[in-house]
Amino acid sequence: MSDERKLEVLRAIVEDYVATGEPVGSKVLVERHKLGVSSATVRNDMAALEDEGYISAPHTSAGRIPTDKGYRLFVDRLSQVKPLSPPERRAIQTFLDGAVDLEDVMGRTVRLLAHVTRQVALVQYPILNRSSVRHVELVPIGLTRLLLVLITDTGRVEQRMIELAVGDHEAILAELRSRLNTLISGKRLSDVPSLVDSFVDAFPPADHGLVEAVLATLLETVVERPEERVVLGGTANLTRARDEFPLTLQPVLEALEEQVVLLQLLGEAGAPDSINVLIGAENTVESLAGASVVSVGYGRGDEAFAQIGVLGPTRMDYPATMGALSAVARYVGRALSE
Amino acid sequence: MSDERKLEVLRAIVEDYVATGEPVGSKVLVERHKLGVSSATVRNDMAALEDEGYISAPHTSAGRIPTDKGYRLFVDRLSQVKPLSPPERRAIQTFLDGAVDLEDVMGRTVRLLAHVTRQVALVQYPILNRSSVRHVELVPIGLTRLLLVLITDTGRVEQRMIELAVGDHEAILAELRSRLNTLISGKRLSDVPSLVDSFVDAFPPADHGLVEAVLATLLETVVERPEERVVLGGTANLTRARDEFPLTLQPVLEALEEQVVLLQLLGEAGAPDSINVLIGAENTVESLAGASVVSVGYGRGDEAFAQIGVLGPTRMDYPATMGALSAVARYVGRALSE
DNA sequence: CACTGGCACTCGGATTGTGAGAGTGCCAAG
DNA sequence: CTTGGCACTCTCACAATCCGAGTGCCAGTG
Repeated sequence: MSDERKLEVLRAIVEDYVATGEPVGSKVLVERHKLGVSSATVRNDMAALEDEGYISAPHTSAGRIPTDKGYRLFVDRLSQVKPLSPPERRAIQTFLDGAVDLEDVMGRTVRLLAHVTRQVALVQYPILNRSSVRHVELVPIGLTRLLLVLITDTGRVEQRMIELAVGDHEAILAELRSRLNTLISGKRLSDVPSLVDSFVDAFPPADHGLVEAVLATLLETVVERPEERVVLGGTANLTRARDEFPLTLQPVLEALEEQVVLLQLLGEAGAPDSINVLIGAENTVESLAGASVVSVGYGRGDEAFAQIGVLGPTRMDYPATMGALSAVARYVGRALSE
Repeated sequence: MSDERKLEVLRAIVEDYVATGEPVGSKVLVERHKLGVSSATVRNDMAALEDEGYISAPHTSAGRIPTDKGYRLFVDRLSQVKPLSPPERRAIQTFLDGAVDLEDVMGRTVRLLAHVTRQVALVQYPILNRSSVRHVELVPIGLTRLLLVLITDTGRVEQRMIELAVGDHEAILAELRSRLNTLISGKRLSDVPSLVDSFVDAFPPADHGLVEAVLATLLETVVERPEERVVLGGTANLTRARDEFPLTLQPVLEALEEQVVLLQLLGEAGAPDSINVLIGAENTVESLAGASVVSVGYGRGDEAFAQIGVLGPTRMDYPATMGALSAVARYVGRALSE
């Protein structure tokens, strides 16, 4: 029995099953795909594929459906990313070009992704400690508080309130602001900790308290408790696939409300354009064992800002999803690189 | 036939139906509530209530369920808000006290609300033009751009990018920043337009371009295109009530992804503590005709910052929801008033 | 040796029929 | 006005049945 044909059969099964949602049997298989052999032959191949764990039958007299392992093989070796059509690309382009600030870009991206992939879209804000400082601002709020505003080159604006001991800090503030900016603006946030190492020494001892409070908050913002955000959209698309998530829509929705889970699903940001696929139980969130996640990094050049991704039923059109996702990622990266 | 007893019957029906989810018949009604009359009598009352449109029967041999009109009467005249227990209040208190900034307060509130009411929670950020200016900051970004950062007394931080003609604006910037703050800080945002009316005259003509660009963006931020945000959470709670939204979960989820719809649902912010209830088709979003929205304002004193609310099936425990909602609103208002 | 046609077998899903139970409306009597 | 009684209706649950899709296996063929 030819191994090559067996793979061809697997591909056909995946494609048919994804398209129709019905378990696919040997007969329709030879009808719809020109395999050049009879259904009995295909049956033998299918039996072999089942033994090897690539497909399984829901019950005796139904067709076969791919297993997670089957999808994995399909994604890795049997499919190629399906690029978007030029009109689709243009639509994405113009839609993203209309954005006015980072929040707008992220919001538009999530809606866009949900729309073109018809799945749940996940969009992560540019990761803080991969960005560079564009500016740090210190705004006095009343007498005892200071608002630290940090602006990054990717357009993120982070704020933290700093509580101070009473006292008139106006005088030193301008100095502090200017020195701090000279020191760290243009630098990567991940380098900030070492840069500010002996920063406090440049100030008279009387001001050390203030300076240290500011530095502490700054470091907390960028290093200790960097706030990574993921926005999601298109949850309504989950209902379309209610057969896939039998009665388990609830846990899925619950899981998606946890930022931690979303970050976990998107995984570590890799290089832009390297697409990551987690199929079924491969993702580590157990209530999401019936779901697949496709993710990809976006950024400038080969430097990744963060990840965007899509979550859907295991039975998903992987080639199309991957194509759409990487196209969107490219445009988002571009939109943020100006 | 006593009108009073009829109302008592309606109340009993609403309470039973909300508790069990099953249409309620005359027999269980007299068993579970001590109405002091026989089931036949209740049947007569029920027939009358049905004629008047307060209840209806899904089919001949089932019990009755309240109509929208029935719930309306129940909410208006037959129920009283059920206050939370002291331990619940304490839990809310301490949970909200842990918040560090506005975003955190909003995020915590939405999770809290979703949790205590077991419904979908809606939380609106403090409305911009009801807040006052705490500080305006102008941050130069490169040579041709300026970031306008507006901080309000409710903790909102809005940013807008301003594109400038080339030129060195450093000199005038400090002056502009200081004058602008003197002029508008502490003032209500809604008063800003009239305040800045002749502001530009104080500057030499050479700088009018810059000043006017800044003012234009400021006005756009506060007046023309104020960005009102609503966050929502607890959508997983919708699945619990899948009988209520028969197959219509999809349109509900879709509607909830539209900011405009959310704002519409919450309605105009009224005085804090005046609870608003929209039952079934009373809300103007047609795909949400099977849902009820309970909302209430939060704020400081009798000044409302914005609304928070809850969306759930028409068959909802209104007294409990209203109690929880107004308690949360009180604590949120307090948390933001410091 | 790989492929094919044929055939018996299995099993799930749809359909239909039946009965039980719940609830009603109405009526006549208290 | 209230009540007990009764006939009626309708849904739901369950069982029995049937149909068809799909399989596995086997013997035959190039």
